[in-house]
Amino acid sequence: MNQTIPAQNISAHSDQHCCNCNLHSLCMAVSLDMTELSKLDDIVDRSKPLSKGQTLSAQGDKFQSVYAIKTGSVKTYTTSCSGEEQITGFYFPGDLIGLNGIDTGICPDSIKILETTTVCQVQFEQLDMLSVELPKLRRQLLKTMSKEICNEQHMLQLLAKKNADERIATFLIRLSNRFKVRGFSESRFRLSMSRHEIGNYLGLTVETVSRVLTRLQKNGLITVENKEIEILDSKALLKLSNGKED
Amino acid sequence: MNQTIPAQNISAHSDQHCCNCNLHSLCMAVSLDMTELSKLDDIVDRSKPLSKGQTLSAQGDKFQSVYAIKTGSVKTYTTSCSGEEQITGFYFPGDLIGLNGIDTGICPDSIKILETTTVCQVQFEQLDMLSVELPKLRRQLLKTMSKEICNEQHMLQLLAKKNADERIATFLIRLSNRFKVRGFSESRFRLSMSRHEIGNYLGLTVETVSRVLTRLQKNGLITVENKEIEILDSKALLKLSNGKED
DNA sequence: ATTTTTAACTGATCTATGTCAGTTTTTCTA
DNA sequence: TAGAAAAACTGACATAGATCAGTTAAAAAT
Repeated sequence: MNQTIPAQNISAHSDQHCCNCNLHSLCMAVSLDMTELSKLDDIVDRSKPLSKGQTLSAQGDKFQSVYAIKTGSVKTYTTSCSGEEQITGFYFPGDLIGLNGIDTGICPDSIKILETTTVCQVQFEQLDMLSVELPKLRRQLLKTMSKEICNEQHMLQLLAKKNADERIATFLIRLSNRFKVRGFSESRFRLSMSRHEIGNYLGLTVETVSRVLTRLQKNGLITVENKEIEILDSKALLKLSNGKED
Repeated sequence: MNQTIPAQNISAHSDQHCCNCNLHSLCMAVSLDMTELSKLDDIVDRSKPLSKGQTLSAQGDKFQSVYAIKTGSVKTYTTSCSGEEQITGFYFPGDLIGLNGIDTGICPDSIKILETTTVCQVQFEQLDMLSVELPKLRRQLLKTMSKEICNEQHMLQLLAKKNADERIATFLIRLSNRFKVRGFSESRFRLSMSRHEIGNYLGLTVETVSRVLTRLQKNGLITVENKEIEILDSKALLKLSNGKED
């Protein structure tokens, strides 16, 4: 198990189409009209649901496709030469991932499924060709990569400057915002990743993650019940996430 | 001083052209033929030299241009709402910067000159239009952004997992490699940034940067003489940068 | 249902690096 | 060229978070 998904798992057809996908406004399809949408639709392959622990693509694989998350969630991570894993991101419905393989033609990270997940797969070459015809799609691809760079710059700041409490607070607020944009509850959500994975992502040990979550709960900022998080005082949490008195 | 450069400083003409620029192979011009190069040349503005401390563009400015470094070096940094500066990168001749403004249309970071520097400025809209005609240019833009994402993912790993010695070792080796590719000495170079800036970038205090540099020198891995660095044992330095026994 | 395995939590210590405080060196300025 | 200001270095001490060692709780497996 935990093997890369064979191509056959990605079926060429499905009754679902971009034009009636409710992730329209989040995905690369933003602002495309019906004609344009159907052109995009032609090059999208939709998969059967993937289950927890499966690897969608692995570090070192030839870069060929990008993926849009339809339902569920995934993590991306790199494995260093000393074998250590570093989680580089968690992704949710509407997110487009895999574009970081363009530079070398080799996937620089692995994508692993965190919970039952469906994705749309697109051959990058086809997407690039279509982007010549569709300026809005071309712009959207650049925007997606630009946003990814900005997100990572925020993570650099978090890792270089913030203490454990601020990191966790920032993590929870970012999740909350991302869920809100997707139409999910911003105040109550389920963590699809383990404490260990949160710690790995945030540069903390599992123990510290546990302690901070407990502390935030004691201080009345959140409620933690296993994987279920409720944000009780988002204002205080935001203030904490921004750090040191100002 | 330290103000954003007024547009007039960027002169529309110069006797230098992309076709006889020795950064050809590093810059976005990679693999363009003569005809293509001259089209790129038409939309490039070349500046008078900028001097240390000047701000090429500031966080919050409207995003309009990207910049290719021709000579010298710059840093990019974000300023958080609490006023803390986080350096997100150092850039050298051949590097293309500023693409991270595409997403929001606002520059997400500031660019500051570290030493006397010349840059080529290109209006992004013009570059995007030209990229439709020139598939190799289009691909190069995507590659540049993809590479930037990968670089930042390496930084995430460094900040989340490495100790002070490993961070400095990694920093020096990356610089060495980047200088080598540019045809400069890989074993002897001058740091254009201060210890403070190195620490800020690597999530360490100035004191720790000093101590580690001294320690590496004592152990015979490098020679430090003020801003001048010599790498004496690149193998040991590389081993150290990769961290924990393996 | 019961056992096994894995994840999460908690307390007691240790340590790498931050903080503070001062000196030396370098760079800037007049 | 001297004097001021900034950068770099170094030592003494403090501390946030890691590590270690266990307990408890939740999934998985039988």
